[in-house]
Amino acid sequence: MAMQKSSEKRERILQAGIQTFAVNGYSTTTIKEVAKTAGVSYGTVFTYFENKEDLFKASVLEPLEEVKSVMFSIPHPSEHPAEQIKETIERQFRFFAQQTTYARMLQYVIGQPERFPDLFKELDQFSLHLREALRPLILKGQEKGELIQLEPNDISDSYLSFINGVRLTFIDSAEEMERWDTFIRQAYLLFGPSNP
Amino acid sequence: MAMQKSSEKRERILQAGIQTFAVNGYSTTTIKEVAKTAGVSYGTVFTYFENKEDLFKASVLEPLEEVKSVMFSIPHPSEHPAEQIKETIERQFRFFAQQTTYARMLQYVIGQPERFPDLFKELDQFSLHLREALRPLILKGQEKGELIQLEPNDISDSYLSFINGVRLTFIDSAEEMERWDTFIRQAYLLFGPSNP
Amino acid sequence: MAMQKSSEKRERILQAGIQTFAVNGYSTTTIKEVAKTAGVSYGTVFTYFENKEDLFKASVLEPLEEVKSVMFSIPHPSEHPAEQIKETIERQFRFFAQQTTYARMLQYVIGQPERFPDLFKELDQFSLHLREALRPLILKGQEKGELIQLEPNDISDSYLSFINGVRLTFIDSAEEMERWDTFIRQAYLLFGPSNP
Amino acid sequence: MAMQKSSEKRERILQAGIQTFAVNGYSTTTIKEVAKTAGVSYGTVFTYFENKEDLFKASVLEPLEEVKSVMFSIPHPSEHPAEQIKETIERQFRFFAQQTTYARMLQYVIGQPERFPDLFKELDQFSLHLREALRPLILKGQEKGELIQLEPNDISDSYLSFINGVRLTFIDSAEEMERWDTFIRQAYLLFGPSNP
DNA sequence: GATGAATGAGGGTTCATTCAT
DNA sequence: GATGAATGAACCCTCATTCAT
Repeated sequence: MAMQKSSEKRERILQAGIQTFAVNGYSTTTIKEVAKTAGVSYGTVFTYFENKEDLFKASVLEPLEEVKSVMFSIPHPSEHPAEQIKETIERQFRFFAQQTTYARMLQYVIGQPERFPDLFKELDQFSLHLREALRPLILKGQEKGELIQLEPNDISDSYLSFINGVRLTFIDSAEEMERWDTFIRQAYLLFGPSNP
Repeated sequence: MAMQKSSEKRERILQAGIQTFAVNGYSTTTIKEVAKTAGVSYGTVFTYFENKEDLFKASVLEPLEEVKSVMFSIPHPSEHPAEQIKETIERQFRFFAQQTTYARMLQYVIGQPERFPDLFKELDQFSLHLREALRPLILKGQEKGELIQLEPNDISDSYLSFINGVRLTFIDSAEEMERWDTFIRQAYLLFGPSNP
Repeated sequence: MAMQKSSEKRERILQAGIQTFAVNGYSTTTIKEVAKTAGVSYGTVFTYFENKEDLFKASVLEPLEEVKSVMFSIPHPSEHPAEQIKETIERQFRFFAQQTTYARMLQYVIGQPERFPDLFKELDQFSLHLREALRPLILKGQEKGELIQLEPNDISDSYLSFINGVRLTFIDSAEEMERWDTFIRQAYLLFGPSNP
Repeated sequence: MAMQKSSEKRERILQAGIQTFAVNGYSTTTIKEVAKTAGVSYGTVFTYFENKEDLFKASVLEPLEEVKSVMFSIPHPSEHPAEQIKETIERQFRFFAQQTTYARMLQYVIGQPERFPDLFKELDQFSLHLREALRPLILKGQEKGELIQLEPNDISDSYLSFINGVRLTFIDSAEEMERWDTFIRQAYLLFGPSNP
């Protein structure tokens, strides 16, 4: 009675779930609405997801893999680490610029840790992993004198906060790419570049 | 909107509302729970607030005035604008470090503009006002060569995003003041100081 | 804590009660509304009436005395009983034509005997008393050959039904006096006059 | 308005609604009670009717069709119109004698036009249709000299009022058929027969 | 006597979940 | 597997009644 991982219907329901949860939050979203958006019948939702919470968790966790792959695939330091950092920031911001809906889901969960403790824990790991992923590049940059001498973990945490904050505060700006260019430049500042 | 009764009971209910809405969100929060937290009976909540939504709006808007006063009271530029900026950042971050609960309410609303359109509009003004408030200081800093030459509006928006992002991403860190010191230093970087 | 029979305030509340109960029925009427209509404060209603039901009963019963006096004050038979009947009908219909609101209350109660058993019993007496009051006149009319030979009780009951029915069915016609003239003529037919 | 599901359950709920509304009125009737009477669970009522008001409207309007068919199916005038009228009266009164409950619903609505304006309008048409239906017969009767020369509309309205009034005033007499015979004879008088 | 805030029982309505078809 | 009717717990809200001021 659950978790048929592969199925075209399951996927449609999941996408409908992400869409609806992101816009309306958990409680306001009804199974009926999700079913309608997914183009399946009411009961079918329960064929693929045990219950509402299960669907919500899947809506949060399954797309997370892609986010992780974008955020954690950071190049090995070369001779121009500052340049690499700039490129990484660009790539990641451009990705987030497109993830309007899903990003909202993440923020919705992060903002309510008591309500979604399991999901929160999962997401809370994120900053730690990002620290690991970014550290070599930052250290190399500092070594080379291209970056200011600050604790790499702090820079990483600040950078993640900044991404979240931009996504939250200027949520509708999905289209205006110039704005994103601006934010990219500002994000770079957080790394304390000698040559901003 | 709401009855403008000043009453100790009304205040207790409002505080209970902020507390509960911030932790559980709108739908999950029950009037029963708010009443219990406030130490009043169920029906008394409706003596002071027309309905649940009214209480929610009040919970969002009424404390907003204090936030505004902290965020918009920015000193006139002196001969050391960079120093003034640093002090302003410190003051504002320290304020937000204490506003755990209420800050979450704000993020909750900002993250769901379709669901709370009126409140969202109100909050959306914030970034514009902050731009006005910060611009003179930034311009003076740039004039003096203490800050990098970037569009003041972009700096202001980035700074606001960063505050929100920190509050969202590292939500439980209310106590650890060292962390906040770190974030304050990072925030300063967003202004592109020559002397970071 | 109850039944101060005389008081100008009590009277105002009672009139407001009749008015509101008649238009909206029992449940929909709120004490708040009655108080407002009466121009007194909320709690004052309970100074003069023990509870809502008490006010309702008073609203039904107290004006009943006037109705009784109009309906039961029927002249002693003279030599022209048919003429007397006609005059009586006229007088009574003209009275009811004005009693829009109160008549509706009576019908409201009569129509729900299980819900208002005490009041219903009181009103149910009405037909019996009217029988007594009308009988001498009808008998005399039949004796004189002016009326058809039918059981006086049946005529009386039919007449009362007709009044009620007209008041119920053509409820808004309070003003159009011509309509009432028509109904008066028709009512007279129920007595089976030789000379209609 | 309502879902047009044909279903045995829907019918049971509707009958329970008519029954309960007729006895207790709108506000006093609870969905819980209706559900119990209908032998279904609470929530099932809302499967077939959107809300309480919807159920009430259906309870008033759906049985109305049968009433209409009885009240408006009046024979074409033959050579003995007075006889036809008498038969029509008999048929209609016998029908209403059985409709204890439903007739009370109609009176409940008619008596509160402000509260149920839509339903009231619908029912208010009734007298006009009855006028149309009765006129040919009455005119023929007057032509033949079998009936008194009175405006047919007035006779029709009086007749309808009388039915309503009898139903209202002597509401419990469903069984005693003799009483109804009496009222039938009296109703006939309203048509002003030469041969009563 | 007059007032209106405080109380909480009770009602309509929603909706996740179950399950017979 | 797919469907959607059936169920009832839980919520918001109303309002008669009480009672301190």
